[in-house]
Formats: sequence, structure tokens, C-alpha cells
Amino acid sequence: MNGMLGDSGVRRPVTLDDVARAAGVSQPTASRVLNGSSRKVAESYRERVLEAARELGYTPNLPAQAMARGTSRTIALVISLISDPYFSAMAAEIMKQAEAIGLHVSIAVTERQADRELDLVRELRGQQPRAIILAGTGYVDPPSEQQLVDELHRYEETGGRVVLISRSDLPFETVDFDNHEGSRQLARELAGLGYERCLVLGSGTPLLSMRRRVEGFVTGLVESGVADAATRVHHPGFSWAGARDFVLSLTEAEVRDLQLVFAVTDDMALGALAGLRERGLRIPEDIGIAGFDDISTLRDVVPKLTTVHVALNAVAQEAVYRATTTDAELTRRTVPAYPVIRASTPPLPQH
Amino acid sequence: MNGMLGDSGVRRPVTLDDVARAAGVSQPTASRVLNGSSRKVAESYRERVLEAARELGYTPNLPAQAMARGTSRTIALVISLISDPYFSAMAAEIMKQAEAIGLHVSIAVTERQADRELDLVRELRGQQPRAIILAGTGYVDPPSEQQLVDELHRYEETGGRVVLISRSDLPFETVDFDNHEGSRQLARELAGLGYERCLVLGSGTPLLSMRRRVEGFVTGLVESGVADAATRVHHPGFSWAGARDFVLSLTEAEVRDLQLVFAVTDDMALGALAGLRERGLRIPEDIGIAGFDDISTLRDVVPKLTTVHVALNAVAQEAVYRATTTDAELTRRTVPAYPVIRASTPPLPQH
DNA sequence: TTGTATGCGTTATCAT
DNA sequence: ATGATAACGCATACAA
Repeated sequence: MNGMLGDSGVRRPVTLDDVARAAGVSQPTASRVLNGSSRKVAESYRERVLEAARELGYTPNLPAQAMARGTSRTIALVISLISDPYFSAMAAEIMKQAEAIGLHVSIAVTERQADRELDLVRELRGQQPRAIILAGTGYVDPPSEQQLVDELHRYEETGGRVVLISRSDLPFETVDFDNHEGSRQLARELAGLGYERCLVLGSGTPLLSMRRRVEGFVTGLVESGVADAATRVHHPGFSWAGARDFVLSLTEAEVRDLQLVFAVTDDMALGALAGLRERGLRIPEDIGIAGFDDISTLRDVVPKLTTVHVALNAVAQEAVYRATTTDAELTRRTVPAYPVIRASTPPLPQH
Repeated sequence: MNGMLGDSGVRRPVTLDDVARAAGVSQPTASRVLNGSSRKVAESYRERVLEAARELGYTPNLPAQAMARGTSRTIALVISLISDPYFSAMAAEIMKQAEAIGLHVSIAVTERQADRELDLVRELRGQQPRAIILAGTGYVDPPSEQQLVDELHRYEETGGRVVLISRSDLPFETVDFDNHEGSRQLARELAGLGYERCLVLGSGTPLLSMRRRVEGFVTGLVESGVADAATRVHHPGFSWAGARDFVLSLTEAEVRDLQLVFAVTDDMALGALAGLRERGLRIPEDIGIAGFDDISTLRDVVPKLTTVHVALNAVAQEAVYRATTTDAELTRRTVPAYPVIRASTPPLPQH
């Protein structure tokens, strides 16, 4: 029977000590067999320890290991919202990469509150993780930015690694994807299809990456010879509902004039799509729609959404690599993002 | 300056001892102020400790606390796949509920491998969590079921709580939703709309909850007076692709005869939808479609999908409650699931 | 009320 | 190669 007897009805968890005793060896020897790296234990002992551990159902006490070793096998990940397909995909990729090298990922969510990031980092630091990866949306001018930087620096000073994803505004290891270039190329392709009079839906909440997407798109249009005045940029609420409400608030004349709506996320693009349909417009016959992120669970929306694809697995791989590799100099790797033209933006007829 | 000086360039994390020293009090006093519950520390000391902690940027070492207390403030959650909208929604709800009472959720994924569950539970047990919630899909006849049960029992014996979600096959605290009743009601409503000749797509991998959904649907049809012979049940691969491939493999005659496809998940329903469209069928004019789960990110699918809604927040709340409350008797709570008729299953014309 | 001493389960440093 | 012993950071029983 496993589990040692305790005071009450609950048993004490099986410890290394129990295993060692059962195997008739010292506790450090049991440790060397079960957890240690440099194997220099006699085969006979080895087997006995392994057998005893199996018999008793021994599981190493991770907190104890973390304390003894001074470091855990955990990576802390901060994201905005786990139910958001973009972030859940990101989290999934990071977990995959981390688990491949035997690391556990501890997820914390900000729920989109800018100032929660600081609190979370503080809490996470208490878990003694190997690294902290900040993948949440980076705000343009967060209220407590300096405190966050201080907190992260403090963490780095104790040997922790800090990796930022998609927010190259802070002095830490950064993995970015090319928001600007991605939407710039998208704009060029769309211009090539004949689209000229575009409505750009940015983010009402000031987010760095979203801003870049807007800039890139506008740049791409200008480079393609689309008259500056043809492009209208607005910043509704950063959500499906925000985009929908905005297109519903447009005047009939404004909508009639439009050939395309580009929203900085797929989510918003679909909100715009819903709003336009409510107004009786046909998509893509009357107006084209494009987004950004290439969220895979949207494969079933009709028409298929033109968007910008980001290689999340590459981002995750790079992030985990940086999170686990001690590198002297600070680097910023940018993962490419490229447009994917689908049915929501067919070539314009007169083109 | 914060962070004590270490041997090399890295500083040692600030400990309670550092804080106590800085405040000129003993370490237990600092502990009582910062972490302890029963406040019986002189106000003057209290302030000095708080001040010192703030100054030094103290964060409690969670592993150390866990070891000293013998229990952590963590709930371990096992799910199948984090990128699956159903599971990410579930995880989000559980995290929300847990955080509301100051608990952290540690997520582990099986990647849909039936036997990984056992390994994960073993690993998770090492984290000394308060509770383990198994929300991953329950297989009908998992290879290592007895071992899993043993492992979970062992965990319970050491004071841990075990909660199962949507798999009432094992002898533990269970929160279920009414798969059978949900699809039974759905079938009755659809029969009421005139649907009679139905294709039911179950799950090729033997999953308990999915089996119940099939049974419930068939029961509902029979109760509604739909001839038994009219219903065809099949079990393609448990995925979008599985459902799509299956409907593509049907003969033209088989498809022509169909009035409705009910798939046991929204994901599969959309796969079937995609496949049917590839065959040139119009949805819902030529054939109706219904799913199960009511995944919110599918709001943009056209036509809007008829499905069975599950109150995930209620499930999560119940699960976290059970995970944190010591209750003598074993209980199985069932959260209702109810059909939501949408545009993908309009009333049949001749009806 | 406050401080001293001890223990949590593990790893690491030492003798042996 | 193996075992005794000292950390790790914190909480707690106990003494003051």
C-alpha cells in the first residue's frame, strides 16, 4: 500500500525518504537515481530504488525541488485572454515548444486590463519561473510602464529571463512579427486587385501592434498609388462589437462610397462584416473585407476571409528558445507576416 | 537598491529574511505581517515591515510557501487541447472562478492522447495542487483507466480533491452537463420543425459524452414519432475533417435522401457543412445542420448554427466549488444543456 | 505580542 | 560510489 500514515485519515504524500528507506539506501542516493542527472549509482541500488519508487507511487515534490535547486522548470506566460482564439493558439504553441524541452507553462491572464500586467508579473515572479514571456497586448502608453520595467529588471537580476512577444517597446528580449510589413503587403495586393476607397478600422484602445498594422496598410496603399484622400482611418472599440457598431454608425453615403474594409484583427473584420450585412450589403459583391491574424477557427466563415498570416509556431519557438537560452546581447527577432488573399476580396470587376 | 548581492553578477532574490532584517524585526514577525492571517503585530512593526517589503520589492517565494504549508494555492486543470475553442472557453471560465478566490490554475494538455492523462496526473500531483480537475474528454474504455483511478485515489488520500467534468464514469466528484437530455430536446424540436430523415455523426473515437449525445438525439427522434429506420448513425473521425470527409464519401442517393445532419460537436457540424457545400448543396435550403456546444466564436458562420447550449460558466463554477470544498459524500451535479434553434435548421417548407 | 527553534522535501557539499 | 549534513525560504509550535 502506498502513502504513509498520517495523524488523521489523510496519508502523507510519499517522499524520497520513504523510497530510500524502502529500498534500503540513503536518501541522497534515491535522489540521484530518480532525479539527479549524473548517473553514478550502482546498478543494483538503482534497480531497488526504481522498484521502490514505482511500488510506492513516488512523485517528486516540485515545490521542494524548486526550492532546493533554486529554480523551477516553469515558464510563466502572460496573455490577455485565454478564450481569444489568437491567444489560445499562441499559448498552445508555446506550451508545445516548452513541453518539448521538459518545461511547464504557467498561464496568467490580464483580462485586457492594462495595469494588471504589473500585478501578474509580481505574482508570477513568486513562482520562481525560469522565464517570463509577456505575450499580452502591449499598450502604447501604459500607466505603470516604468514600474513594470523595474519589476522585470529585478526579475532578470535574479537570473530570470524575460521575453516579449509583439511589443518591441521595452528593453527586453523581443520576438515580434512584422505587423507593418504584413499589412503593407496586404494593402499592395489589394490595391493590385483594384481596391482604392478603403476604410481602415484600427483599435480604439491604443495598442502598439495595432497601430503598426494601420500604418503599414496606409503606407502600402500610398505606395500603390492610391490617393491619400481615398483612405479613411477610424479607431472603434477593439472588438467584434466595436467594429460592428462602427459600421452601423456610418451614413449611407459613406458606406456606398466604400470598396473595402480592412480591420486590424480578424475578430474586428468579422464584426464589420456582420454590421455591413445587417445594413443589407452583400459581401464581397458590394464591399470587400480583410483582417489580420489568420485565425484558423474562422475557416468556416463565408466568404473566406482575406487576412495576414502570422507564423505563430515560429513565434512560439523563437520565444521559448530565447526564454531558455542565456544570450549576452539583447536581440529583436521579427517573424514574417504575409497576406493571404481569399474570397472576401475578389478582384474588382472593372479591374 | 533591491536584490541582495550574490557571488556572480546575479542577485539573490529578496527573501523574508532580508525584509525582516531591513525592518529590524524577526523573520516570523515579517511573515505574520506579509503572509500570515491572524494579525497580531504591533502597528509600528507592521508599518516598518510593509515599508521594507515595498522598498525591497519583496515577493513571497511560492514554492517555499507551498512546502512550508504543505499545500499550494494551485488548482491543476487537465484538458485535451487548449487551441480548441470549447476547451479554451472552459479553461477561461475555470481560471476566472479560481482567481476570484485567490487560486492559480495550472493547465496541462493531453493533446487528445488517451493515455497521456495518467502521466499528466502524476506530474501534476508533484505540484502539490489543492485539487485536480479533469476536463479532458473521457474515453469509453481507456487502456489505463484503473491506473488513473489508483493515481487519483492516491492523490485524494493525501488530501487533494479530484473533480471530473463531463465524464461521469469514474468514482469521483463529477460535474456533468446533460448531454443526453440536451440532444434529446434538440431532436424533438427539430422533429417539430419537420425533420425526419437525419444523419447523425457521432465520434469515431469512443468518447462517453459523445455517445450520450448520439443516444439522446436518437431517443428524441423516436419519441417524436420519427420512424426508426429514417435515422442513420455513423461515427467518423472526431474532428472537422472527419465529418467533412465522411459526408464527401456518401453516395449521391444517400445525400439526396437527407433532410438534416446532426453532429455531436459544432466543430464536426461545420466540417459536415463544408463537405456538403463542396458537393454543391445549399445549406440550409437543401439540408439542415445542427451541432452541439454552442461555441461563441462561431457567431459569424452563415447560416447561424443550430446547436445545444451548455452553460460553461455554471459548469466551471460548480467544478471550482467542488474542488475547494471538502464534502463528505460523493455527488454528481448535472448542468442543463438546451437546444438553440438557429438559421441552419429552418422549418421545413411542407411542414 | 515577539522571537527562537524546528521542520517541510529536495539538492548539493562534503567527507568517507 | 555512497552516506551524513547543510542549505533553500517560509510557517509554525513553543518559549519568552
